Amino acid sequence: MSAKAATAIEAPSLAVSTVIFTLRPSEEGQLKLALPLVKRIRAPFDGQWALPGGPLKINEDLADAAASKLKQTTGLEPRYLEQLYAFGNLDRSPLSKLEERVVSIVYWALVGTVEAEKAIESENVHWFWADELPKLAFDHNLIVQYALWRLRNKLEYSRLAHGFLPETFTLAQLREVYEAVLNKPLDPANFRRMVESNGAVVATGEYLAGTRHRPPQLYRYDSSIDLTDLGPLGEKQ
Amino acid sequence: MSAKAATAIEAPSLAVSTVIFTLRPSEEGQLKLALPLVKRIRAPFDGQWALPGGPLKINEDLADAAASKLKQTTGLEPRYLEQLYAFGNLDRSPLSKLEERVVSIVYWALVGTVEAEKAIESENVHWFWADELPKLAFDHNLIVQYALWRLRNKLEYSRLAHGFLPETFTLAQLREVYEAVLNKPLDPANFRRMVESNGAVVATGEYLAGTRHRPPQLYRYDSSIDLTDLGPLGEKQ
DNA sequence: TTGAGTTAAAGTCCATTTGACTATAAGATT
DNA sequence: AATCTTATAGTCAAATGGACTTTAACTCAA
Repeated sequence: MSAKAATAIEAPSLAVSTVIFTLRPSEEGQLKLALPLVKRIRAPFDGQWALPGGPLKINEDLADAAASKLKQTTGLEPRYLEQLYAFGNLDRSPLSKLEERVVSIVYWALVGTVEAEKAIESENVHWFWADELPKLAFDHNLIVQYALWRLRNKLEYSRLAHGFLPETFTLAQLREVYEAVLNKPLDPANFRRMVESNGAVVATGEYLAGTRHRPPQLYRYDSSIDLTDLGPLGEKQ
Repeated sequence: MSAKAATAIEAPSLAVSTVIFTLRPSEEGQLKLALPLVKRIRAPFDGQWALPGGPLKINEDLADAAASKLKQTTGLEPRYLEQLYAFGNLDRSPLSKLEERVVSIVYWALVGTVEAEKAIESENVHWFWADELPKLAFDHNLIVQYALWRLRNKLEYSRLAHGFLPETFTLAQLREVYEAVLNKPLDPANFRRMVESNGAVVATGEYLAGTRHRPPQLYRYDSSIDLTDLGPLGEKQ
């Protein structure tokens, strides 16, 4: 143990950060990907925006740490949470070579569109459109880019969209989520065919009334089918 | 700085491990996935086999650390190296709650079949068949399982097979790699069609002589096409 | 009350992909 | 020369996916 204490000063330190995605209606009315950032209040990158995060506590699970940063900055619970990558380049901080070496284990999360309306926003916490980010601290622009890439890739072969939606939803709402994430329009008929053949979504038999057109049926995700696609690592690891 | 030194003792420590894959001919003659493990020589799990790894040095890049563990244990250079996952569960070591909290950032690597024949083997370093592992130390069985899952998934939409093969190779050799990794036979004609339409592999115009049948053409990977599939993270990050 | 507008939902057409299989080519071996 | 073996080309049919058409079922305005 004494040997450990002696080397600990020279050891890299560990931080956990989280890329938090939600969908919010833009000014033109359609949904767009948005994420919260926090303003740094000390060097390096003082005053610049950064991903929410902080040092990993000695007795804290990685995913728990990521979720608690999420809760701290937004007041929300994640609907989906997955490890993204461990970033540890020597040059990711301008001071790292001299002062401190930080390896960040980054998670990414989804929060529901409805819940996200109640999210905290303040002087130091601001939500940005995912495709209109300012220059961020450290390598955080790259990190967000990678998280976006992963989100878009996984959307197509998983039930990630569930993370944005309420329990029951119409196929149009589901398609809206896909269109917002993938940032391209999808053919409604073909989208329906794809979703129905996939089998992850089941009709409830109920219909949404009050629209100005034919009432759409409500669907829900089949909870017996798990498509998180972490392979041998289950939900949490 | 003094504050940091005071908290460092309470900080989780960081290790880097590597899952190293190669292909070796089995007794029956066909290729099988194999990986090297090292025997632990202290508690916990004294005497059990484990993935090669060790603490991350303060000024060492993550991927460099992984590659250097690889070199230490096998004497080889990786043909492919990619970060797998950061494992940090509180219960991954029986002592971790009391003594030390270790977060392992695990990489996975491929080494060429030809080079692997010259790999180091000793009392404390032994190569195992990937599907016949003993009970390993820590959560290393799970880690290998996940690495295998990732390898098999990526093989199909990347040029990972390149990591096992020499510069030029026949389509039968390429197919042998796929069959060994995926652990199932593939139709030679359909495999050829798939590879040719994909475009990542180009014919050299040369033929391999000395077989007891029609001489097969030699191919090489088109180096202008990069299919590492790390998205915005390039080769190394 | 009727017709126009809107989206839901089902179906058609066709090009592409993919698995299973057949046929021919080109060498070595007997 | 016949046979064996793998290389390589091609065929057929089922499944997939994009583009598009048609019909259904509601609201709203004239």
